[in-house]
Amino acid sequence: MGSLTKSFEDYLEAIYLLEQEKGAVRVKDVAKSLGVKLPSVTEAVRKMSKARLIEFERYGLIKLTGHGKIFAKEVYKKHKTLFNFLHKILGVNKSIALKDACEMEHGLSNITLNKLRQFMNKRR
Amino acid sequence: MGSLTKSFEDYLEAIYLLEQEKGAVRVKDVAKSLGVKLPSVTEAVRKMSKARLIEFERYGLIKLTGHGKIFAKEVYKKHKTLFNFLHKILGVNKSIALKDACEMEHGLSNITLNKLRQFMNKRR
DNA sequence: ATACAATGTTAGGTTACACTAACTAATATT
DNA sequence: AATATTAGTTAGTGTAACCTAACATTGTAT
Repeated sequence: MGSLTKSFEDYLEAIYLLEQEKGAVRVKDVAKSLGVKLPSVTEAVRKMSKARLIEFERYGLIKLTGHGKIFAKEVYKKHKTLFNFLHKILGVNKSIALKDACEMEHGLSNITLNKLRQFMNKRR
Repeated sequence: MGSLTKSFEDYLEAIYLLEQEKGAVRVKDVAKSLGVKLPSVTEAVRKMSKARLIEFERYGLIKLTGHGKIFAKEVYKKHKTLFNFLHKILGVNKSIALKDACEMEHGLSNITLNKLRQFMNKRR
């Protein structure tokens, strides 16, 4: 299983968060959340559906599969951990910490992630 | 000034390090260092030359311009700082720290970089 | 029930970046 | 000097993302 592209990771994370917030997720919501146009989402969603990361049918709602949710949570965990580190420990302001975390989360391995979590736990 | 693509950042960093190591840099060296094929380097190098980041002529040597060197150093600084943090502070092993740093360096803003440096200075 | 607004899709185009295969130039060996 | 090896280039492909413009569907309001 080749790992996910950055773009798929972003889509998964966005869908995951939208599911939490509002239950039902539409193409439009994802587009807004990621700052891309509708056709980009349509295409991504078709591919992710083929990859069994989400369930989706034309004009319908978007739902993570069990599989997809696992990945989404992983990505989000990386995001949260990085954000907290940047913001709460380094003191980087929220919006920059958010942006940097988004960019950096993709490269963060699970090994490093865990070390970072341990490190942060020790400090409080 | 749109900022550099990740790919350009990688090329700059590689060329910078190769210049240090061996003085003269060739297409082949860059290819080996980045793990890409020669034609990819030829193309990248042509574009970077057009963008005044390097000096290059067909079949010749590759040299960073003053401009290019500034960028290269910046990228490398991010890399080094991240690597040191991951390896020396978090205790991530070298090869993983190296790989993660490579991936994450691109997303690291200067603001966050500086906070990270301050943080690391305080700790010793 | 029709018609409109909002949402979604399709088709086709663009850019970035890598690749292979085939060719050319430069360098080294005999 | 002739040829073989190494290095570099060119041309053509492929894939991942994105986009715009045009069309289709759905749901809502009159």
